[in-house]
Amino acid sequence: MSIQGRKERERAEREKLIITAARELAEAEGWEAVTTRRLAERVEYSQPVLYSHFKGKDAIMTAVALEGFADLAEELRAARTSAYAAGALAAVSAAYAAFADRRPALYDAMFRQNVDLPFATPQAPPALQAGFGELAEAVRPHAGGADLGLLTEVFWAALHGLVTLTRGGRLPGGEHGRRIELLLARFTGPISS
Amino acid sequence: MSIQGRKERERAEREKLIITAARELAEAEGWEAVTTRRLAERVEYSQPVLYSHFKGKDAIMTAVALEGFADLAEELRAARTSAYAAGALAAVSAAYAAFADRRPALYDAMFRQNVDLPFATPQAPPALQAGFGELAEAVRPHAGGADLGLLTEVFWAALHGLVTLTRGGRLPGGEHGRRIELLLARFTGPISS
DNA sequence: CAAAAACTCTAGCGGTGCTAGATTTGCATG
DNA sequence: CATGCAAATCTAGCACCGCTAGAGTTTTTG
Repeated sequence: MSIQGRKERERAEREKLIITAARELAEAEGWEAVTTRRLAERVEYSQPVLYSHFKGKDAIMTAVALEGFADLAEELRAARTSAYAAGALAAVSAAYAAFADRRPALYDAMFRQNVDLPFATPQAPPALQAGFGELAEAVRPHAGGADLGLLTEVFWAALHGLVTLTRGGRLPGGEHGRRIELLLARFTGPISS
Repeated sequence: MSIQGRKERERAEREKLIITAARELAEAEGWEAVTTRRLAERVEYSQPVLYSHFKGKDAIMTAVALEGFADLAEELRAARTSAYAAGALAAVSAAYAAFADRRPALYDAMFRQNVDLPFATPQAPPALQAGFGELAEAVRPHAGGADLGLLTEVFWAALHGLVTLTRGGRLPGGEHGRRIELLLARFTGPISS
């Protein structure tokens, strides 16, 4: 019965190949350049093969996004654990902004496109929960009496807003760092109410 | 020479018609349903007529977005002026969130799509500057010694992040109001640093 | 070694944004 | 009022998109 095992393994490898090719193509030329034809050519299979692995183009993007969540969680964790508790939020924020800046296409798949993943529920992918957890741990020292989960969501949303508006040309990029500092000051300062 | 004047007027009316039809179609069925064919059919002209008014579909979306900025600025102004100074930021925030919730397609054109407009410069459209100005006036009482423009940008980004993540399914919608309250608490509280 | 099952490909559907060139319309002139 | 011209508009089509039916090939099974 090892023959079936080999087939499954090869199939899994090919699926991984598709995901990687899609990510690389998106990171090189943006998601609008990732067409099923170009992707099929790149992995050296015909288009229908893609559809034997994924329901459609959106599902491929979702798979890429899932990889991204794992990467992001790892980088946030590294940033948080290499900083003292008081400075953890600054370190995590910087890591988050750097990730979005360094891998914009991946960030888009994760947070801008419609990927149809469960997010803020127990059914959310572990990597996603891990990333959120890192953020929450960095926020915790400044939460005061507030709901930690909710406050983390607010902080995350603020970071996300800064990142996306800056990259969309809505905010001038030069002051990006200063804006994050300003945000940090509001979250690390004394708690009102 | 009034004949040319009439032609220009008719042409301007038709352009307005196109913009309105695009907005209505987007608000009814989303931007992915706004194709040049459907839009042309709706205004009862052929496709190439659209291209005699706009460079392409993106330019049509930009025109729709411009209308949106005027609407948003007006609503923010109404919210701000109908509240006492201390409560202005809460009122403006609520108005902003309500606008995004009530007119999601319009909000997308303004802040999510690539519309190629000058944003944070003196060349930005007046309506855009007006909207930002409303936000800034509401932020001013809580700015302390910080750069008002920069702080307003941060607050705006936070609002934008909350709004987009919620609508994209990244944040559960039920707690939307509580998140905005939490954000407000961080911006209206005592100033650190 | 043949039948069956699994797999992959070619070819095509209906759609997209956009445009070249034919055609119609409406104005200025004789 | 007729006619020639210019401007406005339409028809038809290009190259591309996501996706899939059915033909063809390869591999496994009896």
